[in-house]
Amino acid sequence: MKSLTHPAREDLLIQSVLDALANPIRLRIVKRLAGGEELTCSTVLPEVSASTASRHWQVLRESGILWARREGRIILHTLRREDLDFRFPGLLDCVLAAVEEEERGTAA
Amino acid sequence: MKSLTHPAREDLLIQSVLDALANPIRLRIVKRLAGGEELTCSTVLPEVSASTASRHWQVLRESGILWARREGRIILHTLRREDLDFRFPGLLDCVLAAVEEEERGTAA
DNA sequence: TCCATAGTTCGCGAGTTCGCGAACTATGGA
DNA sequence: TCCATAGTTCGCGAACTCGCGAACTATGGA
Repeated sequence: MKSLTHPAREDLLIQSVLDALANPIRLRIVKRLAGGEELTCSTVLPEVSASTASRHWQVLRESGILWARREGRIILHTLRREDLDFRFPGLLDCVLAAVEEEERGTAA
Repeated sequence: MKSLTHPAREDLLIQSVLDALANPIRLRIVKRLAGGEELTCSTVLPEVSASTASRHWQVLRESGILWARREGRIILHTLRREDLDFRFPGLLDCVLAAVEEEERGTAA
């Protein structure tokens, strides 16, 4: 079990971030984080096994989208909003806005 | 050989657009289009076969990122900048800015 | 020390993506 | 009509993604 490694702010790559966001489950995770929630690994919306969830958290963490910190026996995840805004100004906001608008549209 | 179908502006989906952008070849195509170039199918930077290129153009077209119009025996592609900006304000600009910044960094 | 909870890792199968070449279609010009 | 150019489609294999369950590690508490 490796320790939780994160890329430095200056090492974030647009390609990796886009890869990470180009998945519905991960996009929903990001949306929830953006809402201010601190999520654990087992909190994923579309019900998915622990191993699958773990992989998604890993992709998000390694692309630099979120911070993961151990707190006792759980891992808490938070958005790296400052770093994302610094490297890719506007990206997060406009992706989130699009997701929310589409959800409003689908909601009926 | 089907005719060139494009999604309507209101049918653009953030997920499809992110999927389309989450590929290095397609991202480079978008970057060139953003530079104002009108590209044909055979103009792709990292040398790739015609069939592979055709597939990439198709993904970009079907996600709504570009317009394809037949002009004699070639197909000219242009960015759907207005539609993208309308549906996902800021997305294109910040992705392009990130790509260019990374290229400047790597160029050295 | 032993147990329960929280995550990770491994191995696997199903499905997808990405590349190719070969064969095809479409268009314009000789 | 015939040819050349520009793209598309098909079939394929290699590689990757995404899901799972089983087995593992890490941590905190009884």
